Amino acid sequence: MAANIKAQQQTKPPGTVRDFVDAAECLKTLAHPVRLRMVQLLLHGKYTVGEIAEDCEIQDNVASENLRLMQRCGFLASERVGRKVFYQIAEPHLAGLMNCIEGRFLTSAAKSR
Amino acid sequence: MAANIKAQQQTKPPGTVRDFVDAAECLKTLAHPVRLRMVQLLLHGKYTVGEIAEDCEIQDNVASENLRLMQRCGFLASERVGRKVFYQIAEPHLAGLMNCIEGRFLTSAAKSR
DNA sequence: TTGACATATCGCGAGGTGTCGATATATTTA
DNA sequence: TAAATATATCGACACCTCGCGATATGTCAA
Repeated sequence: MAANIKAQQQTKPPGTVRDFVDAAECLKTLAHPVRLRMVQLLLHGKYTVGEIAEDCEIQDNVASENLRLMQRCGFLASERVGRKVFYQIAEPHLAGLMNCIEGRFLTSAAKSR
Repeated sequence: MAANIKAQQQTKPPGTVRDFVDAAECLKTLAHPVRLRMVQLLLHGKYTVGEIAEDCEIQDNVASENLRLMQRCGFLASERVGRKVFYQIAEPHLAGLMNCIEGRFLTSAAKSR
């Protein structure tokens, strides 16, 4: 069974590249400094576009676009109250994902601030 | 204390957009169907460029480039053996991250395959 | 109704990403 | 040494992303 030496050493996980197309698309949406901060912020409560824009130090329309991107892939949901629009987390898995990301990338300096 | 109504409702997490610049860069590297599959594969053992290219159904040079990208941000390490080059996981956090990603995005169909 | 405020949308241009084909480098074998 | 194999690198091109300014839409208050 010389052909099976490899198979004995390691088992290839099931799945193909195609199975990761959706995941890649959503991760691409997440892979942006401003949007990561937005998610971190929204994991702690609802915020309006204006509040989020101020926190991220960007213009309101830029915040609006980035929030819409994340709404499109199901990460966020919005709710209009008067002339303000509140955004909040809509994807439960985001908490776990952000936890992994913060654990790996946020320096201790940023955490203790 | 009318100005503190908001503060009582929710606490803003520490950190700023700048703290996520590195995380975003690395996530961008991960946010690609081929590269996600590569990571999943390598979490189960070492593989050569040729083996990885075949699994992902891409050309060798394309595999080589994508692997190099992930090596640059510390995800992978390579080791030459003869004329072959084996790649393997170099970032311990990748296992946890992929776990989150698979849990959210891989359908039950892909998992049971 | 008019004006002010909050958010959303659009077109544009600069810069970045991914893939391909060709070529280069490294290693082994004949 | 020459040829074959495995991987890496490069230039070119198509495509995409991002933020900006301008403008549109929706909502409230006077």
